[in-house]
Amino acid sequence: MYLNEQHFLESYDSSAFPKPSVTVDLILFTVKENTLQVLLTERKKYPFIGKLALPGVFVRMEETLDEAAQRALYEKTGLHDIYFEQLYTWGSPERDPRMRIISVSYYALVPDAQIEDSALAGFYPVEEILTRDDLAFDHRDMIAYGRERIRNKVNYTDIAFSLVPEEFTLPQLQNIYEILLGQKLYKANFRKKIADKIQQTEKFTSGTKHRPSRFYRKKD
Amino acid sequence: MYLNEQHFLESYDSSAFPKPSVTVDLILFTVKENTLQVLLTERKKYPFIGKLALPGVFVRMEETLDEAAQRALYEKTGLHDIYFEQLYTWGSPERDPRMRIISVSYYALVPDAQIEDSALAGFYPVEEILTRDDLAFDHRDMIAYGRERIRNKVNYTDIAFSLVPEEFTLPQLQNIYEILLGQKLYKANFRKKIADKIQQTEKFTSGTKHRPSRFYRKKD
DNA sequence: TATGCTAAGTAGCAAATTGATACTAACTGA
DNA sequence: TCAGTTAGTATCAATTTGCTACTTAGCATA
Repeated sequence: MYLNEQHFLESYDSSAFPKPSVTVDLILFTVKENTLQVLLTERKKYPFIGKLALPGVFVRMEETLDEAAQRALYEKTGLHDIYFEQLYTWGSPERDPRMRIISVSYYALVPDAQIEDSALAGFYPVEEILTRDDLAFDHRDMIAYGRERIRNKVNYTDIAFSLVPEEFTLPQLQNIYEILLGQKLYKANFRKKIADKIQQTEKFTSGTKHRPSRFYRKKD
Repeated sequence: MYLNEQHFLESYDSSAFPKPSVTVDLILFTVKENTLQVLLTERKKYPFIGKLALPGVFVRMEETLDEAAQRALYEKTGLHDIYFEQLYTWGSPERDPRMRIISVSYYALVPDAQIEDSALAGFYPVEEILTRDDLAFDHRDMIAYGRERIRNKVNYTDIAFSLVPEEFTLPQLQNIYEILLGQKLYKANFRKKIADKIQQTEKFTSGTKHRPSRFYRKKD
């Protein structure tokens, strides 16, 4: 049939079958005003014109999926070098009315301070967004699944540190854990548990009308 | 630009950009002969002819990704109704020498008893496979990542039960946990931990030359 | 029938972790 | 100096884990 691999590759017809399009959608989370929030943009084009949607890009033929995710992040927020990770791939044939589009979702985490709302996009509380059913595509499901993944990973990884600045106080960090987990934690126990992951600095908060809080950094 | 959504959809040119192909690859794990094993087939076609590869299928335009995964499972093994779950999506532009192919990997778990090697495919010990570097495509990475996912999930889900028949003994179940985790467990502790997940039957093993072992089922 | 071999299954305790509460410390402002 | 507020520590009970040693039930052999 084929003489060898070279011959095979040269005669391969890559357009024999219809193909789906592939996009990457980005779920950028932050903690703001004591709630978990997610970055959304208002769609300017059909379909779902006027609805809120996650930022996304079509995957280019020469870039990896991670690269596409970083590109989406940079184009919409100007950020790079923040924690991000592939979440799940969504492939229902009806998820886009235009055509078959398979979307690889990524989630990313950024400390509140590092980002401001732009004209292009803004942060919305996840809790509130999940009660609505007017988001574009299946983006509501993506956000719900992303939050679930984070909630799990908080327990056996250090992702919570990605939502806090380089230098942070323990009450601040504990607050992040509580918001991600959706429950209060005991101060003393919390501190025992993260004790080996942090190193103290000699800086303290100031200007509060109560005892100042020490700043820490992540160890390693 | 467009009068309305209807107009937009009718005039949409879905072939404006080049598109990647999308496949689903299936990592079917079982525990056999006290090792974790994975189903592989020998490739009959270029590229990687003669090499071992995971079973996979091209995603059809009208099926979901889960459906494609189930189809791959059924076509290669005749199985359905076993535990399976999406793992990760692999999208390096060079992962297939023919063309851009993005692969959504799934892993599935099946009890040893339910399956036999066929002419099409056979089980290979994961440990051994991971030392080799002659698998097709990036399938070695997929297997390694799948094993890692399982190793994590054993601790906070009940996936281990998917590798054991409906009725099982506790030494049998413990053995599955030990193989997935890669370490010995204490009998007494193991039993305390799973006590609320199982219900006993009145059946016992027989024909052993030592004390018989009681059969259990998963609760709920 | 008795003794030993083997793996199943149970009892029990020490060590470590978690859950929970109460305390002390440091700042502001009246 | 005292009240209000949040940071941070001490302490102890309850639970879970790590570990060892025991008892039980089958078979084989002597």
